[in-house]
Formats: sequence, structure tokens, C-alpha cells
Amino acid sequence: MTLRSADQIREQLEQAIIAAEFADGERLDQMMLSKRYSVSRTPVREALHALSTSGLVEAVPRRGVFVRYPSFIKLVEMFDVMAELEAMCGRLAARRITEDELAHLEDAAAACEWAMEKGDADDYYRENERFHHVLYHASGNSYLAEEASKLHKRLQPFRRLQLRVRGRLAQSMREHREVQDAVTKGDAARAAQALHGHIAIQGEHLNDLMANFAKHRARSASRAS
Amino acid sequence: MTLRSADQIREQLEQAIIAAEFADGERLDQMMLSKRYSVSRTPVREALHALSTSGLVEAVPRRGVFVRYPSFIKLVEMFDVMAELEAMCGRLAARRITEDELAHLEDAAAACEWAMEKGDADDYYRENERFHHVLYHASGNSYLAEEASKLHKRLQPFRRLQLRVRGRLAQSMREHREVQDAVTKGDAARAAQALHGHIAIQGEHLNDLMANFAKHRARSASRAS
DNA sequence: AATAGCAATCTTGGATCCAAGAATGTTGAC
DNA sequence: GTCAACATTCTTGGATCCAAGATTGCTATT
Repeated sequence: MTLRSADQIREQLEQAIIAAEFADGERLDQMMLSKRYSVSRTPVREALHALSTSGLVEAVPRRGVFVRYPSFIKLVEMFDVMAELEAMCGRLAARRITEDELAHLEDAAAACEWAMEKGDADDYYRENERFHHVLYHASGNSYLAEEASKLHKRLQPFRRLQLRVRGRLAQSMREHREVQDAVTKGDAARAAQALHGHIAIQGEHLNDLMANFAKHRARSASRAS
Repeated sequence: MTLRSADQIREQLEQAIIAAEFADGERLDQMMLSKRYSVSRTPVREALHALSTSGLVEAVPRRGVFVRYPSFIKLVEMFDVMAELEAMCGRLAARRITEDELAHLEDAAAACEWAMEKGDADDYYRENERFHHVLYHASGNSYLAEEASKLHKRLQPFRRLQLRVRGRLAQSMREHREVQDAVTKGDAARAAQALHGHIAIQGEHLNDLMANFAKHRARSASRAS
């Protein structure tokens, strides 16, 4: 599908940044990257500037592009917006979800439960992802679904770490079931409220999360060297 | 500040697209644009792909980039999300707005009123813009403010036309005052509800609006030829 | 007359080249 | 010893060049 190396490089850089392979504020050198990906500077340049549009890096004219991890404050803000978007998805989905989508929701929820019982955080994370995307889609608002997905992806590394916090997995699962129940019964207000809480609690626990993230980034950096 | 011609061209193309200077689905030819802006193809290419990231155009690898105006459905969806974001701004602003910002809000509201009394829709539009941006900022959530601004800008041409609908100006003004009152009194729920209604009504009137837009685009196209 | 196949042309995407601004390092003056 | 001025080097941004896929138009065949 994508036969442009600029797009592939953008994709790979995105992954690399999300995986914290670069230090905060580090300059992404075009020459270095073009060697790394065995292409000329042209597609690298395009990829870098594309990334700056989506906010993962900051492009300073004539100086270069620098990776910018969101500050603590910014993260809290982003989780707050995420909570609102998810709540909106829930409210709409409660009214609009189809039988088919309800079945998918149950599938995802069951898979989450199974992962939880196994105590497999990675697997839980994957199925949790599916659960939420079913809801985005079920909102029947494709623009909303798109925006929610984007932000969801952006917050991925921060959310993921939180699942490692003790007891969070079971708690998260209970919240999923509450959401599912509200959506199934068509209770828009309760679905919205449950989803809002489900996300907002992550923002509120950002302190623990940041501590974990720092540890993780330290490990990741030492591996990279 | 911006000393990259690629950025300037992106900006100008954005304006041109918003002003409906291109037909829906039209291919944006790199050669043509590079002549138009008296630069080589390089910055034009970068600008075009940057635009595709923000969704104004669609880039098809090896084929070119094509302008894509949002469909009617998509517009309704976008207004729905905008209503939600504005409501969130209102809810937060009601709790967090400073004395200073309250003064700015009153300034903007008064300017709107004056424009309305003059019957100057363009002026009203400008001040209306200011009113909303004060609210975005007053939410105290810079990420939210940023996202709201982006979507606001994207919807600009569709909103703007609506102010020409008979009686809409006075109605809009009343809604502004209601919002201002709720925010001033710190009534978060009422501020959110008022703002949601203020935006949602625009989405609901999209039918009238689209009729106007079609007329406008026809005029614009004939001027361009 | 319509369509399949092919050739000529056009356009995009990547590589390379060049100019100009930014960073760095050295030297000299105080 | 420190700091300012200047020269050198590095890196980005734009222009140009080249390859490859896409479009178009022509021709020949049915």
C-alpha cells in the first residue's frame, strides 16, 4: 500500500520515539538517519517535518528537529481530553451500537478477562486496545473515532506502563465490565461517566506512572547504547 | 520567525483551500504550484505532504495529492466533536477563569454586540473568534486549547457562512451572553451546556449552510477563472 | 467501431548538488 | 585568564537531476 520510503521512515521514527529510543530534546540528525535507513536525506527530511506536524517533535527552522516528550503538565492535560473523548464515544455508542459491535465488545472484554486471569499484562494491553477501538467505532462518528485513536496512540507508552501498577489490571477490568454493561443497556449517561472515570483515573495516577516511565526510559537508553 | 518557504507555502495553500479556490478532488500539481510561488518543486512537495497530515488533502503515493472537502456527514461529525470540545472548555473555564480573562471575555462580548448592532457580519465574525479563543485559553488546559483552535479553524469556512443566515447573528449573541454569564458565575454545568448548544445548533443547521456554501463556492470558482 | 496492447509523455519520489545560516574552535586583545 | 571577533566546519533548506510508475494517445486487430 505505502510505497513511499518517506512514509515508512516516518512510521519507524514514530515507533522509535514512542519506544523512548531518543533522549528528550535530542536533535534528530538527517545525515545520521539517512545512513541508518540507507536512503538519501530527502525522504528523511520529509518524515521529520511530518512528525513535527503531529507534535512528536519540534522543528526549529535552520536548526533542526528535536524530540519533545510531553511535560508532566501536558500529559495530565492530554489524559483529561482523552477522558472527554472516550466519554463522548461511550455516550454515542450506548445509543448507536449494533448487535454485531456488541458481540465484538463482548469478545474483547472476554479476551481481556482471560489475559487478566493469566496475569499477562502485555496480552491484556492488546485486548484492552481492541475493546476501546470497538467503542470508538461504535460511536458512529468516524471523525471522533479517528481523533480518539490518534490521541490514544499518542498516550500509549504512558498508559501501558500503568498496567504494571499493582492491582490496576483487575480494577481496569471491572471498569470495562461496567462500561460494557451501560452500553449494552443503552444507558448513555452511565456509559459516558464510566468511561470518563476509566481514563481520568489514569491521569490522576500519573505520578506513579512517571516514576515507572523514568525507570523504563533509563533501561531503554542503556540498552540502546 | 518562519524563514522556510515550505512553511509559507503550506500556510498559503491552506488559506487557498479554505477559501475554496480549488475544486473538490482536484489534483494539486507540483509543477504548477512551484511556478505559482516561484520556487522549485522541493518546498511545494513538502508543503503538500504536510497538508495531507492535517487532513485537508489526500496524498496518494505516486499519483499526487488531491483536495478533499469534508462530506456532509463528516461535517456533521466534526461539529459534534467541536461542540464537545467547546463544552469542555466552558466547564473548565467556569472554574478556572481569572479576573483578567473575564475582562477579556467582556471585551470580546461587547465588541460582538457592537458589530451585531452595526449589522457587520465580518466584524462580528472576527470578534466572535476572539470570544471563543479567550474561552479556550481560560480552560487552563493548553492541549485542549490547541486542539479546539485547530478544529475551530478547520470549520471556519462553514461556520462563517452561517452567520449570514437571517437572524442568526442576534441569536448567536444571546448565546454568547448566556455563556459569559454562566462562566462569570462559575456555573460549570450551565457554561458547558450553553456552549454545547451554541455549537451544536450550527451542526443542525448545516443544511441551510451547505446551500449557502455551494452558492459561495460557485462564485469563488467563477472569480478564479 | 471498440478495445487491447504498446509507445510516448508526464509526474512523482529519491538522489545529488549548492547556498546560506548556525555551531564550533582558534586566536588575539585586554 | 576571559571574552570577543573571526575563520572553519557542519547542517539545513532549496534547486536540479534522474529513475520509475502512471497517464495518455496511437495503432492495429477483431
